[in-house]
Amino acid sequence: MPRAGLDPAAVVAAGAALADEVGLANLTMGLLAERVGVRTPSLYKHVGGQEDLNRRIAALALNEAADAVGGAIQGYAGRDALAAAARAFRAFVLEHPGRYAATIGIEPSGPDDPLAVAGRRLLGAFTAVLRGYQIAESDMDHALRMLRSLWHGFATLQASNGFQWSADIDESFEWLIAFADRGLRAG
Amino acid sequence: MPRAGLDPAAVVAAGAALADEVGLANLTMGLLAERVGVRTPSLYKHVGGQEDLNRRIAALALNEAADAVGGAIQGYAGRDALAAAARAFRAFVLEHPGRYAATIGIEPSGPDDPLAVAGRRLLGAFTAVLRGYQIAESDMDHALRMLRSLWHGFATLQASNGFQWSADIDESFEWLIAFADRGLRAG
DNA sequence: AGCTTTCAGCTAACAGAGTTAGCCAAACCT
DNA sequence: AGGTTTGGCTAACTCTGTTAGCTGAAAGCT
Repeated sequence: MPRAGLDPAAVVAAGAALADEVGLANLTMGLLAERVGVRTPSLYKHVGGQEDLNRRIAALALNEAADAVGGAIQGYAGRDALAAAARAFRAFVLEHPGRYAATIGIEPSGPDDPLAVAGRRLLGAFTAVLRGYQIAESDMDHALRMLRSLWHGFATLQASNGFQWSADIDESFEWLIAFADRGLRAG
Repeated sequence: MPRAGLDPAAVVAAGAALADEVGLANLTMGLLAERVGVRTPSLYKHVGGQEDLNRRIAALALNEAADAVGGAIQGYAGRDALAAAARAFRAFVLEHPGRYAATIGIEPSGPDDPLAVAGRRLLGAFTAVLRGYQIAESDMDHALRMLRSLWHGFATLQASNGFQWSADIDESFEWLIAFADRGLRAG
């Protein structure tokens, strides 16, 4: 039995990719094992179990999202940065719905949890966007939560087909960006 | 063996209550059976299975949310209606996190699916809020999606402890209401 | 009331996913 | 080469969901 040359990172990456393909709910240990060319119990040499796998996929997703958003806003400020960040975030969620779903409803165990660290990285990218607006220091946290709620809500609703009727979704999203920009400017 | 006097509605109601208590992820058929005083297989006389149960809980939650929001805005208009709707919605999600979670990531099978009907009822309540603002007909859908995204995002993030640091969450929520009000007014 | 029919709840049994235990051989390290 | 580590395997167990088939209590009919 030749070795497959796996390590935790490879298993998590494969799990994230598989979740994107089949949906997080259908990501099973057996399916993942088959994908990486190994029998199910062998996965336990690399991850602690299904819950651990989920948390690692979530941390990976948040880090990737932070990279995507952080990269997208380079060289932009104000409304351009806001639009770039929003589009990059939504694109990431739509391209990687499975791994992003892994981040929903999950709580970091403490401030040093890789999940919490990755979350702060993503938050940092949005904070950078807000620096381009004249926002009182006391309003920063509120504005940050507003942005998170707005983009997270939109992306998850769209990812689950929550918008039923037919008005163009891209158009709604651009409208949302304009709305947030106006609001942040008029604060 | 005396009969328990169950029917689908009773099972679904108990399932929703249990989901609120233990979390949707921990809602198991066995636990629900125990709660209603019956052996597990007996549940299948009332609901089709776990997925069917989930959908029914989701429909119940959406109807209840629609009632809560619709009731809260009675007699109010404009910003008062917006604030009342937002607070009622958030309160509902925080009081019933389990059943609300059942609505996430679920797709109605068609326009007559009770889930779709309930979803439209909730949407109708938010539409009523928007009537208090001067919004162009072409912007209505966008504004509606904005409100849904904002409240859904905020409520779900808070329900999963997604807001890590310490700024007061109620305060952020009131800030969000003011933000949305300004934005809708300046549209 | 008695008879019939229906059906809610039961036990038994199975399928599938997650997980643990324990073995063995491949890779690594002197 | 010898010894150690460790990744992969098989076997086996648990727990959850589900189906099949039985049975007696409730509801309806005459």
